[in-house]
Amino acid sequence: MRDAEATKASILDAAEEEFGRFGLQGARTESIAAQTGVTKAMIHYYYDSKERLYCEVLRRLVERRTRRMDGLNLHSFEPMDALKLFFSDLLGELHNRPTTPSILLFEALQNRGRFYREISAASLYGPLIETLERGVACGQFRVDLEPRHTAINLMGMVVFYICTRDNLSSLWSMDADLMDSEHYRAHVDECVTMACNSVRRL
Amino acid sequence: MRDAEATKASILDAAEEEFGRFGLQGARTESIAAQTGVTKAMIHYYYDSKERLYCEVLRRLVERRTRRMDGLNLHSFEPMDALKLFFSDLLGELHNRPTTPSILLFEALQNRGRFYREISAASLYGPLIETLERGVACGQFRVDLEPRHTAINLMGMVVFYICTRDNLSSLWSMDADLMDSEHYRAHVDECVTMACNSVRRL
DNA sequence: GTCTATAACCTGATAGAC
DNA sequence: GTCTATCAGGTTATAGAC
Repeated sequence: MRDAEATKASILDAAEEEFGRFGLQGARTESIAAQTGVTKAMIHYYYDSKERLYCEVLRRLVERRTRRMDGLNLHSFEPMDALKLFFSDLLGELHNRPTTPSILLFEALQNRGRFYREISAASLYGPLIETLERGVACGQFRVDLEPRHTAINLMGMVVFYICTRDNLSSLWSMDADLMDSEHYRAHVDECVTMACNSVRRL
Repeated sequence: MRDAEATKASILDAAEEEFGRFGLQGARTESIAAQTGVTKAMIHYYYDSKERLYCEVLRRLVERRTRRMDGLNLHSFEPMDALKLFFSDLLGELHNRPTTPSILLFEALQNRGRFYREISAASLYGPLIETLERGVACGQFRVDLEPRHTAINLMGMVVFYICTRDNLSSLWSMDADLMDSEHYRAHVDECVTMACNSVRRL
């Protein structure tokens, strides 16, 4: 390839895929290299160690998501509309990058959130929590709603389907693909409906 | 120890803990043995291979959960009451065994649900799906509710908090324990409220 | 039934040629 | 900037003594 930036980026992309399948522990530098078309040695040349490469993947992923949320301008919408927008956008992005939540789940399970906390990734919940607080304050959402718990549970509702799809496909048919348009659209619809109903003031 | 059954059971318990932390790939037979007080050789003597031990853990876990759900007699309650009962019970059990959902998540991510499907573990969703169908049929739940999607999303709502707690503890304080009584009770309350509201007919 | 010792293999990382 | 070769450490699994 002989192009430093291209090689570096290529490794980072392959690494994201690999970490999404197996987590930091299970990922194999050999596999990452193979998928990139270069050798293991290049990973250490550009990223020093598997752990540093992992942190870089994590950092990029959080920054990408943060930037995207900022672009939504949630605060310029009514809380309920902001909520719908937030989840429509999130679900769209996750359809293109279903490994993102897997990486963060692996991080929690395998590393007990050590690197997650290092890069202050909890900021991923900021915009959603603020929207929920706003909805409670203006009387659109339930008053007994605890914003942090609700935000986490809503996120769980969205990403659990994606992360466990290979377990649950047999609920439809033995070789169903839960990420294809038909199934995924049903998931999106169900998520948005459930999200709105679960926070709405009755 | 010199007690075959005791040793066998002890290995299975330690294995469940280890697989819950690291999944099939990441688990170390050495660690399992160490926690049991016997040597690695015993694992192969009783369970042949790490993979077979893993299947045994999975099988026991599914059977335990199935038996417990059967004991609830959900069909003898009104759908909404059955739903509350189901989640109260599930959340109580998960507080004692928080590794259960972790094992199943690892299974989906690392093994693409290969062993999950082998033991037909999707039956774990049967009682919940039936309850939802019953609620729709009798008009207590939303008519546009898709039982399988809703069941999955509700499960996700419950277990995501548990599985990502080590990522998210900093939303409260740097060293908060999200499984302690105070935080967990808030999670249970929020889950039950959200579950009911998200399925109720408006 | 349980242990020790070891075989056979795999993985992350480094050294050095090109 | 990229590759080949190799080291050092760690892992599953087995053989054989007690």
